[in-house]
Amino acid sequence: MTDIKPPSGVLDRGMLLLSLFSMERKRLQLRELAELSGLDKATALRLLKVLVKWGFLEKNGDGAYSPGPANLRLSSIFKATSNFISRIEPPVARISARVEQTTSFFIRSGNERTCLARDHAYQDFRYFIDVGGSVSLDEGGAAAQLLFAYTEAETPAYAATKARGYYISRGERNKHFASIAFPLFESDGSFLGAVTITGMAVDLDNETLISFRDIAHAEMAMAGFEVIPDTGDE
Amino acid sequence: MTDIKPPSGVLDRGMLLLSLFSMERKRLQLRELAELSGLDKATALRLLKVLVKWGFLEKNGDGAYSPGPANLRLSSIFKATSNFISRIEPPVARISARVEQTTSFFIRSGNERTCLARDHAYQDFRYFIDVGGSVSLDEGGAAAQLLFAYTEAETPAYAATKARGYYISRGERNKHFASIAFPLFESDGSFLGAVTITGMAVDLDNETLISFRDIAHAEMAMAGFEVIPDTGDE
DNA sequence: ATACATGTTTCATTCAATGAAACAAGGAGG
DNA sequence: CCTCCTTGTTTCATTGAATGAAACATGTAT
Repeated sequence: MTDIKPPSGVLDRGMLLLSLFSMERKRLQLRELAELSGLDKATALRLLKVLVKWGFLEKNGDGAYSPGPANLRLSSIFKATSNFISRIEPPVARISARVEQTTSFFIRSGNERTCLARDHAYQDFRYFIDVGGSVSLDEGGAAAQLLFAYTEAETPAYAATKARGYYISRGERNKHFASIAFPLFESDGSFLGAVTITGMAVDLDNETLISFRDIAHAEMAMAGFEVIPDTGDE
Repeated sequence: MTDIKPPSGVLDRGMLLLSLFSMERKRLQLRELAELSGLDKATALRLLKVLVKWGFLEKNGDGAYSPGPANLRLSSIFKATSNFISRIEPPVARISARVEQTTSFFIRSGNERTCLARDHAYQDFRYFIDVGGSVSLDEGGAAAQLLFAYTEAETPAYAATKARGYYISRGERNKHFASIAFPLFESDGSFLGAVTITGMAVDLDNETLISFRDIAHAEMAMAGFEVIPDTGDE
């Protein structure tokens, strides 16, 4: 089952090890890390020692590894750097409260989308990735389609999404859910990412989703963001 | 000024680059990173590309690097893993409310101390590092002295601190502030880190600080922590 | 137009990374 | 109690990935 090809660079391998951790896999032992990464036990062990030394991982009493406090440190710097996060959190929370559905904000980083802010209206389901979590854009979903439309070369489909101003997905990632995603722009018109409202498909027909988008538009505008591109405005 | 000796391992060097960022140095450009780390420009550049690729750094429009969203991801896993943080936050907040001063909890990681929890009684001053932030232990302060006492080889001074059970600093890091730090232990007696109460020096004579420590002791004990080592008890 | 600072690419050399294997340390089960 | 199996750790000869000096590119200030 070790048919994975590990990256060639040492630093790449180290980052790969870090990236193996997720909310579903919070604690991993040497054997698992070696298997998942495709690295030799000895190699993984040496890399892990370095990561522990710098506090990016910590070794628990039972020998399992888990993310360490250094991540907290860098995360707080990241948050401070992107004053953006503190700006986006309040409107996301208000939208979530008003539409009583889960509201999220995603950016594209590489070929993944990363959740920078999220507010759960209901805590019921664990389907959602947490803040900071990423999923491949290839897995689809409303947010993925929207991020593609605004960050890939123009195609007829993408142009249609941009003209429409939103993208609705039903059961694309999970058959029970429906989502509407719309773009968010900085006040200077630059594209930021995708706001997504997600809930149970049975509760949300398209008309309802579009009305939610209008509510979200209003909240985001109040928070100083643009919800339609600056071009052609007026 | 490039008399720094970079670590030998590639992964070490990469982690070094990450560790150069701080709340005071949120954004660094290639030249600075190369100088601070002692690495060759070309070497640093290659490492940085890898770190950017994995989202641990991001390259801003002006070419400067800053921590990226991957840190957010791992940080959220770290928080979820260390149930510890959720345990320490409530008593820290209560202490802060009762003594009406800023209360923090620090752990030692490497030669720095990292703030894992903090509650500002007053929002007035921006002197304090944020949660997740680190400062070198060599910069001193009550927390640093206490962490040294419990994690370094025993010296007469450290033994005295441990016997006393607290450390008071006045103007050690900033002349206007005074702090009292005391150790925190897990219920099994293992050392965790330093609780610190900090405020304006003019408001806080030693007697007051010691009374604050008693209040903090009580709150921490109620939260299930030990405030005196298990050894020699009863 | 020139000088300077910073970032990027190239390439021959070398040293750090590698992984197989041996070793150590439990735990499970007969 | 002994044996087998799993997991973690150390060792060491071999190799290839990392290195850094230098050339090159780009941009900015003078």
